[in-house]
Amino acid sequence: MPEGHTIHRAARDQRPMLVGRTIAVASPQGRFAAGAASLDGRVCTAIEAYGKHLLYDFEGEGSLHVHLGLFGSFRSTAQPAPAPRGAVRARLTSSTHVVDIVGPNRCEVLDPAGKAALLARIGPDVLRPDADRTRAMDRIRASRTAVGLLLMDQSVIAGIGNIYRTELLWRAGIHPSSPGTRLSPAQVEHLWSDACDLLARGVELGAIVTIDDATPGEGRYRERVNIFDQPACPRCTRRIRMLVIGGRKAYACETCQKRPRRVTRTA
DNA sequence: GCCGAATGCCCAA
DNA sequence: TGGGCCTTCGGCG
Repeated sequence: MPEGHTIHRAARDQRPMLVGRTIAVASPQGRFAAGAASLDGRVCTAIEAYGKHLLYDFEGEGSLHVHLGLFGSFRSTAQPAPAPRGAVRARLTSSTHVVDIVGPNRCEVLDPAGKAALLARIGPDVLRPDADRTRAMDRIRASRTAVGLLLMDQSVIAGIGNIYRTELLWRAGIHPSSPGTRLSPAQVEHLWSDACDLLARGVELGAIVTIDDATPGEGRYRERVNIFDQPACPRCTRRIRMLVIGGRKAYACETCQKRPRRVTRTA
């Protein structure tokens, strides 16, 4: 399931399969029929990830915008491709490869204005080298909202999801309900740079790995985390507490991550 | 075989 | 703040 690293990995994997080629676009499931027809037979000119959004540009006007949501996924294979399995919203076919977009939350064609509007509401992306880190850090430090909420707010900082949020705060020794205003410049800078490191590693490994001594399993990496949905803190061995922040499950070690004295809004 | 949960986000009230 | 949407998978019977 996708956080920002999944989308950037998909962009990297799919570029050599699709960019610079004529793409047949179809909607096996049928729910993207009109959009598919408008893109079918055109040349894909670029694939770019912004936070959790993936944008495919096509010659002429129009971009394909995909957001996977909670359960969506990409399946890419070399030709010859198998018949679509399950609910394939869109299938992109080049002379050599096939990319299926399965169960996305969003799959739509945007005109240039729509694309600009989308990009305008996505905050600095920790996986993009051109990201304005100062803007993200300033917004966090200026807000009295719980940092556990701010890290999930894609207009503040883009790419982080529920697992990375939990793990970043544990690694930094910061309680999720600490207000942004309570954090030091050094703490916020550390959160940004650790996010960059962890998500970049996630792109490389194709999995969320937030423990330090990660070793590959057989072939593919498996997800490896410290406290997300874990019983005990690997640092102090105490029980991990489950919290609900913004309607989502979050986790914290309340020994290693001191709860702020004044209670913060976490709803 | 059914039910619930899941790494996301939008909208209405 | 709660419900809706998208799909798959594991646990339970």
